Amino acid sequence: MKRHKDLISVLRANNMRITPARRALIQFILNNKTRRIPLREIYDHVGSVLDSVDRSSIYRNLQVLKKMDVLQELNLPKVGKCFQFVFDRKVHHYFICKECGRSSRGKPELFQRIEQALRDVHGFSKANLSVVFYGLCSNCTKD
Amino acid sequence: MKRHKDLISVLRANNMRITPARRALIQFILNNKTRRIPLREIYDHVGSVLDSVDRSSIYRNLQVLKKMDVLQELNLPKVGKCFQFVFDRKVHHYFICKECGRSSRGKPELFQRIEQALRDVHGFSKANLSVVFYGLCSNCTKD
DNA sequence: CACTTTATTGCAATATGTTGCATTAAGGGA
DNA sequence: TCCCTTAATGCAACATATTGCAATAAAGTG
Repeated sequence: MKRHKDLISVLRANNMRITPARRALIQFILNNKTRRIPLREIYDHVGSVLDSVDRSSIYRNLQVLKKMDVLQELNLPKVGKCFQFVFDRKVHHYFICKECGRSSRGKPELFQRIEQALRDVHGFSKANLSVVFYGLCSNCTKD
Repeated sequence: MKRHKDLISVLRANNMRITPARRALIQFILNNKTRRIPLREIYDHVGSVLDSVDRSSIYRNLQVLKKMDVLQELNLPKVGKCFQFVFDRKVHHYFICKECGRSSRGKPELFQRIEQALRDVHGFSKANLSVVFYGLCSNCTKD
C-alpha cells in the first residue's frame, strides 16, 4: 500500500468514513512517507490546511491509523513523539539513541536474524511486529 | 545494584543529593522491583507518603533515574506509561502486545542471539541496550 | 434527492507532562 | 557548628494529551 487511493479503500473496508480532516492527514503522511514526522508538524500542518481541525480529532485519527498499522509511533528522545508511515504495513525496526535521539533503520538482515531467533526461542511467529532498540549511537558512546 | 544503599551511593557519586522526595521515590521503586509500575501509582504513592511532593519534582526525578539507567520507561498500550527497575543496570527486553497491552520478558537466550546479530550485522556492541518488541500476543492473534 | 444510521467532529472539561525562576536545603569545607 | 555553593524543590504558567457528549455530516438505502 503506497498510494492514497489504496489507503482510502482500506479505511472504507473498515467501515470508516473519509472526512476532510482525515483526507488532509493522510495526504500529509503520504507526502512524507520516508520521514519520521514529528507530531508537532502533523497538527501544525493539518490544523492549517483546513481552517482549523480540532486537536482532539487529529489525535484520534492518529490513534486510528496506528491501530491499523498504517502508522508506527516512535518516541525520539530529543525530537519527541513522531509518526512513521509503514509501507505495506510491514515491520519497521529502529535504533534510537538515548542520548541524542537520533534514529536509524536496522538492516533487513538484522531483522531476519531476529525473526529467526524469535521463532527458535519463543515460538513467536507473528508478522507485523516492530522492534525498537534503545542504546547509544557511536557518536554518543563515551568511554 | 539491588539495595537502597547501593543506589544512594551511585547518586552521591554523580553529585546528586538525597532529598526526602528522592528517598521516598527510590524506596517505592525498590519495594516494587519485580513489577512494571504504572506512573500513576508512583506519584500517587510518593505524593502521599510525604505530605505532597510536587508533580514536577516526581517527573524530574523519574527522568534522572531513567538517564542513569536505573529505570526503564515502557509505554504499555492499555496501562499507559510505566517504569521498571533495571537490576544491575543491565538490559531488559520486552514483548508488548499492541492489542491488550500485556507485556512479558524475553528469555535470556533470545537476547544473546539478538546481541550476536547486532554485532555481526551492525558492528553494534554497546551494552546497556533495551529492546522492545511490539506485536500481538497469542491471545490477541485473531486469524 | 430526501431520509436514516451512526461514525466523526468540535467543544469544553480534565488529565498529564514540561519549563523558568525564585527559594530552599543538601552536603562539603572552614 | 556555621557558612557557602549549587542541586533540587515548589509554584505558576504553559504545553500536550485524553474523554464525554451533543451536534454534524458521511455514506448507504429507497
